[in-house]
Amino acid sequence: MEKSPRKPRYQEVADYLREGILNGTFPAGQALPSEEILSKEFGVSRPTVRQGIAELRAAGLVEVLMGRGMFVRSPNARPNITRPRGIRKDREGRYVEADAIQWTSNDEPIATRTDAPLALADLLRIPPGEPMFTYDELQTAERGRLRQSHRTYVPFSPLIGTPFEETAPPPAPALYVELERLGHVLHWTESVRARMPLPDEATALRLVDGVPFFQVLRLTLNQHDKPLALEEFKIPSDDLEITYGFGTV
Amino acid sequence: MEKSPRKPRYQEVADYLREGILNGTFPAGQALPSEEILSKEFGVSRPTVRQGIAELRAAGLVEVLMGRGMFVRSPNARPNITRPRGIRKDREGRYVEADAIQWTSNDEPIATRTDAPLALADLLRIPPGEPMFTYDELQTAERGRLRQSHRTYVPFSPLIGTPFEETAPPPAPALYVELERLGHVLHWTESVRARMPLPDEATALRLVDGVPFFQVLRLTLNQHDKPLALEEFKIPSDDLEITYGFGTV
DNA sequence: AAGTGGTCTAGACCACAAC
DNA sequence: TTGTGGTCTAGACCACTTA
Repeated sequence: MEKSPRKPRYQEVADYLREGILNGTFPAGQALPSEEILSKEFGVSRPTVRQGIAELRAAGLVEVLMGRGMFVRSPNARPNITRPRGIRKDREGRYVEADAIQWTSNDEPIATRTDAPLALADLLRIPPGEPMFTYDELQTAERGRLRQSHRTYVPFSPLIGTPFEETAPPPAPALYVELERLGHVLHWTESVRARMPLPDEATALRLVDGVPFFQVLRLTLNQHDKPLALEEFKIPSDDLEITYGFGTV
Repeated sequence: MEKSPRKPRYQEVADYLREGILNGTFPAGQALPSEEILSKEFGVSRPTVRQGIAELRAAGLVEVLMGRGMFVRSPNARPNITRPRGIRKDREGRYVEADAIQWTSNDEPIATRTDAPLALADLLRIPPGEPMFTYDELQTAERGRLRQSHRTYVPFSPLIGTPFEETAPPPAPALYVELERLGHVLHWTESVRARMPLPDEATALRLVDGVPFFQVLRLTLNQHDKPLALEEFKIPSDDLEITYGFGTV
């Protein structure tokens, strides 16, 4: 037994708190002992306690509020919000998101013209540097409780010979109707990544420490599998899941 | 200018490194200055430098190797691995994963019998506590470079009156053929979460600091939308994306 | 005013990896 | 042996929140 002073002291603190959180001793939302109390309790210095706490923050298990204390964050149970991914058509023939969330944009989306960077040009199968219409929106719903960033990229070449040579096309999903009017039959593919945010992404999406986000790239294709548009969603994965359905391919 | 609330010293260190990483001054894989050098360079103590570094580790921007140094981790570009999610049928009528990865299981999967916890019972629409067959596999591919954990849950009630009352059914995807033989027409839904790992998950999946993982729940349903089985995948999101396709619903 | 977390120092000693 | 990161102390002072 005396052969096991292997575990660092800050680990003891982290383990104590984590186990309490996972086994329900410290239920979600509960305030945890202050750093000073833990410091005395475990007989270690405050920096050592803080190192243990840093581990739980990075794991998204606790949220620390300046001047208030440290609180249990996640029940680690099933998420409360389920967002089906997909496109539906409503009765009026408009395309709407399958999750039926009513987003409001913070800033009115304005079409800007940018040149396609390599990574996007590759996905859209256009030459790098080809001009694109770009819309950038920070969307919120439920009084700011939900938020996501949404970008629409429309490359120029599929619009040649259409009315949208002159006037910018609308952002998605209104864009889809217009593409349909031009004779395209649409389908989509989505690729999903998850990663930790950079500081500006954490601020924009209001992510707390230890919460990753989904970066979803949705490619709009026509019946000949030609890419027509690209959207990027950045969705906090906090207490949220996204769903897809499929049959045998 | 002088009224700006002073940025913490550890933030200066973190910003310096992060900007160098993002703008290409420190390309992926490169060794970054040692803690002692940074400490002298910025005129701060080593704990302060370490606090800045901790921020980059939690963000998954650097990987620190004990005794060797700190290295740039992610170009933050497009992922190198794309895993299409879905089920295909091959020429022999077997079901195979759409990503066509040849997994090998570390331990031979053994059917154990467990009782359904509340969260799973809810998804499978069975009473909590109903017995289930459970398979647990830690799968690897490409000489251990890829790994994922895979669990199959088969509740007992859909098996009543079938040969699998006596002998355990196989784990997915072999399970699908057996369900089809029993007269079911299969389709699936997947729900995707992303979160930071607990210590044991980080160990099993070999996740480095700052890398989240996908927790995918795949529900197998028949033509009457009756749930027949549930699978759980835990997939590192390191340098990897998963993809789905859909038309208009 | 009291309690909380945030920043920071100037060291010390240890464990590990590479030469 | 040298250089790297890992652990830890015993304080100090500051900023924020609540009462």
